[in-house]
Amino acid sequence: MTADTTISGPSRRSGTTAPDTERQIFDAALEVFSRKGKDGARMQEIADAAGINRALLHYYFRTKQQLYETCFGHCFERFMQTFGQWLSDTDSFADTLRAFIDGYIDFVREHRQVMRLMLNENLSGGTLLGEHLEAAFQTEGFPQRIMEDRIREAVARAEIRGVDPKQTLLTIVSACLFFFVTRPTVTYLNPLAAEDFDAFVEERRRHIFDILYYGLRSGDADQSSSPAGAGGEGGDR
Amino acid sequence: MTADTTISGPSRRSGTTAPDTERQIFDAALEVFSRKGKDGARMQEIADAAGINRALLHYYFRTKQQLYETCFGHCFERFMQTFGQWLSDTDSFADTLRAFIDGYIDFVREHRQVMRLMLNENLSGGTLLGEHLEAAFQTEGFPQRIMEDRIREAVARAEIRGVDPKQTLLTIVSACLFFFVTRPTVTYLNPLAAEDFDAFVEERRRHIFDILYYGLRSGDADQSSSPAGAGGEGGDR
DNA sequence: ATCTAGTTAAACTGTTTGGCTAATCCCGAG
DNA sequence: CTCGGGATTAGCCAAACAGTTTAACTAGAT
Repeated sequence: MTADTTISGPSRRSGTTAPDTERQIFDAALEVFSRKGKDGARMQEIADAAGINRALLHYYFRTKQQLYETCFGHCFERFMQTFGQWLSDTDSFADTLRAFIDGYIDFVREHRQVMRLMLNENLSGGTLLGEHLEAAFQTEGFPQRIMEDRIREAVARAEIRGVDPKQTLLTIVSACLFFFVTRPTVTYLNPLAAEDFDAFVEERRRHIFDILYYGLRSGDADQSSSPAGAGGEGGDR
Repeated sequence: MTADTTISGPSRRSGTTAPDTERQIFDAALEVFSRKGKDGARMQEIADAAGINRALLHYYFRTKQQLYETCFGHCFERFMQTFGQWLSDTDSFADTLRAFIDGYIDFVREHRQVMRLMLNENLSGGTLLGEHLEAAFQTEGFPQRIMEDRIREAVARAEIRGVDPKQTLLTIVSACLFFFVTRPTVTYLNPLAAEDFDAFVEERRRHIFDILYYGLRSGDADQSSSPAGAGGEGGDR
């Protein structure tokens, strides 16, 4: 990647059992940056969250900018690397779709901060995102293309309708991510999400697969063949 | 609403043709707040954007906090009020769906700042959003329910499959908004979006309607009856 | 004892906010 | 026309605060 993405610092002690301060800082910074954004985050708050002195932040990461860029770089890589690996060797498009949805939702659920950081960067319109994407583009197995290719293949095999793979991929990702992004709003508008978010996520997972499966299957598909585990009788209520 | 949402200030001149400074400030603040976030925004920058002196900001809106809350309050109201009004008197669910998608996309395209402000508020996890939503909940014709009700009715009439209206609404909204939110990323990943975003939006519009129409129609629907204007041969490529 | 990485408290520097004042502009009323 | 008053400006100030730096302290290793 373009930026320095390795967590490097003065702490390269031989075999010491030191509490990995650098990691503590990184985690704390990620947490605070994702919640408050780059500008809203205070070095003091990060230091507090890491349980260390403010000056130590500068000892490990010279400046706030550098700390932020390190955070973002790691998030970006983690995001990219994780992206395609759920799709290993499934065969039918229905299986691929389900694996993709599950993988995406699981990832975001576990790495909420990563997503929020990416979101913040998208909103703030800085150059960081662009640089990283530009670099990722050069990569051989650019992960975003995997699902897109699967869609394209399924279209070619007439397994699904002749949709635009890029648009379709965007729709799937939208459906999987948006409700995490707007969780506060969703929570206010949806009783289930408010009282049991995990249950809501499961319901959402089923719904997304269901609506996309029906939305994508080829026109001459057998109506009664709901794919295994589609949620029962074909509805998602 | 809870907060003071009327743009009030010292400028209550009788019939003067004065340049509505308050409005200028408001627009500038909205622009800057949406681009930089509440914390990233500088009062000086807002003043510059409005083409006025910084002291005048404090003259009209005492503090930054107050200016921000006013901005957010107005955005929230505008968003809520606009929400349901595209659905006036269409009949078939397909028409309703199309009108909703078109209305939503048009609104967000014209009021990008509004959306970004709402997004920022969602991310930052402040109390503002909650307060406003709480208040809006009490409102008689809570606009978000309109589309939800249309979906519910269509399900009851068996015009569409037995989907969960809340989930379905969320999916529609996701599909319409998410690509605006992540526009920088989408632009990098999609050549069409990069060179002609408007064309991309039109394509997206068709795709969303198409995939949702097929995803929602009831299982026994006539396969060949693609609704008027669905984009031709049923695909969206 | 000395060296070094890790850590800290305190100081330094620049910026931002909020507030204030005095001067000016501009319009409409008298 | 002049006057008055709201609108607006430049400019200043103090307090707060954030980011950064410095110098000193600690504890374990050599």
